[in-house]
Amino acid sequence: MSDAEVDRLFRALADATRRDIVRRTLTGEASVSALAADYDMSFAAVQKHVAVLEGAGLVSKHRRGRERLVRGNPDQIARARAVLAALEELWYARFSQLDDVLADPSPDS
Amino acid sequence: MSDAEVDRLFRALADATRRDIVRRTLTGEASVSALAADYDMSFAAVQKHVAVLEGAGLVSKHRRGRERLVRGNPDQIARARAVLAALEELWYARFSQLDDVLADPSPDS
DNA sequence: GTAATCTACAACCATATGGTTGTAGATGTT
DNA sequence: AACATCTACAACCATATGGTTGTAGATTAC
Repeated sequence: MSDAEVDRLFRALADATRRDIVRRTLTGEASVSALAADYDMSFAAVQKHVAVLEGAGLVSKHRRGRERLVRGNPDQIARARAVLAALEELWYARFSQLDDVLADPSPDS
Repeated sequence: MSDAEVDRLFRALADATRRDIVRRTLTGEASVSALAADYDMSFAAVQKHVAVLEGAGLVSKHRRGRERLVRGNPDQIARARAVLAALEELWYARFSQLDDVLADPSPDS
C-alpha cells in the first residue's frame, strides 16, 4: 500500500459517523438512504461519507434496482490493522537489538 | 475511549510524516530538532506534527536539558488496533447470527 | 557575559474537509 | 403517463489542516 492509500484509509476511519457506517454495513448491507435515516445530517452528507469510505476501500457499493447497497469490506480493515501491527513490531525489535548487544560483548568499536 | 479520542488517534495516523515519526521514536527517543532534520519541511511544521501525535497519545515528550525527547507509545497503537479488531469481530458475528438461524428453525415470527 | 542551539508559539496563507441546499437522472409504483 | 423514491453531483460556506515566517524564552557552550 502506498503512503497515500494508507493516508486515505486512516483518514476515513477518523470520523465517528464513518466508523458507524462501517459497523452497520459489516453485519449487513444497507442502502444509502437507509443509512442516512440513522444520522442527524442530510442525505448528501451521508452520501459523501460513503464516498470517502469507498475511496478508502472500506466499503463497496452495488446496485439493486434504484438503490445502491453499501457493504463493509473486512479485508481493508485487516490491512489497517496490519499497518499498526508493523509499527508495534518495531517496538519489540528494540528489545531484540538489546539482546544482540547483550549476546555480543562488542569486540570492536 | 470516546469518539473524539478515536477520531484524534486515527487522524494522527493519517499522515505519512507522522507515521514515520512514530516509527522513528518507537525504536529510540529523538529530539524534535533531530526529527526535523529528517524531513523536507520547517522545524515548526515538524513541531506541529509532534504536537498532533502527542494530542493523540501516540508519543510523549520529556526534557533533557534544552532538548525535548520524543518517545513513541506502543500502548496507544495497540488501542487503535483494538478498535479495528472490534470492527472485524462484527463481521465474524454475522456468521454466528447465521449459525443461530440454522440452529433454530424460527419457531415463531 | 555573549553567542549558539533548541524549543515554543503566534500570525498568516492555501487548500482540504464536513456540512448545507438545489437540481437532475434513473428506477419503481400506481 | 404521472408520480414518488433513490441517487448523483454541483455550488456554496465555515472551519480545520498543513505549511510558512518571525519572534521570544531556556539552556548549553565558549
